[in-house]
Amino acid sequence: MSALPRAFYDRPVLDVAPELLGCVLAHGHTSGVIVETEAYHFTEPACHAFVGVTPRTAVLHGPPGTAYVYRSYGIHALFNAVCEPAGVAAAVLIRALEPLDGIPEMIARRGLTREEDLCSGPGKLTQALGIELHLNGGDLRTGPVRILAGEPRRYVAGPRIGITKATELPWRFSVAGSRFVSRPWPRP
DNA sequence: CATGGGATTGACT
DNA sequence: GTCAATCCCATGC
Repeated sequence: MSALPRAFYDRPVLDVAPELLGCVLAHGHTSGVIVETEAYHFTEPACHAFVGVTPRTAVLHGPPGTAYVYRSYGIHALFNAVCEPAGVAAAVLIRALEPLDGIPEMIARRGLTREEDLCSGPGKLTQALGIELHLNGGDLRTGPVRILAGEPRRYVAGPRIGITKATELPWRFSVAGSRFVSRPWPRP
């Protein structure tokens, strides 16, 4: 499997977010298939880059295909892939994985054994893969954290989770029928 | 320099 | 269903 090229990320974030479903996020000996994503764009207030360029959002304004990792609620590291050309701040939050490689290592880090619970949330998957803040800004093709090409998946879209602003935008995407998503979808 | 608010999770009523 | 944990950083004085 090969790493996604920079050009994959150098596009509108609403195109990239659903196409990341089915691709593989890898760190060290652990990896998983991406089954849930959310898009964020500087033009809407839920995006950290809405406030402009600050030390925190510098990576978001940088070149596409890099990792944006930040601490949430003082406890969890959340992982994003930076998209769109440098100067256009946007990112895809990876919200859930289907565990692939290194499952015993994930179980040890998480202290749980059910595969559905290892990576079914943005804070859970970073813990399972050992992704921490120092990986912020890394190149997703050549760095310690990589995203590898995969097969396109059928998906569903809906509102983003856990935010208080711009909640009306249907910018959450997940693989149709996956049991590894962070939150279930309402009945069709 | 002090303050306040989270792109969450897990434990508990 | 409710709620605390915990820390980076944006904002305002």
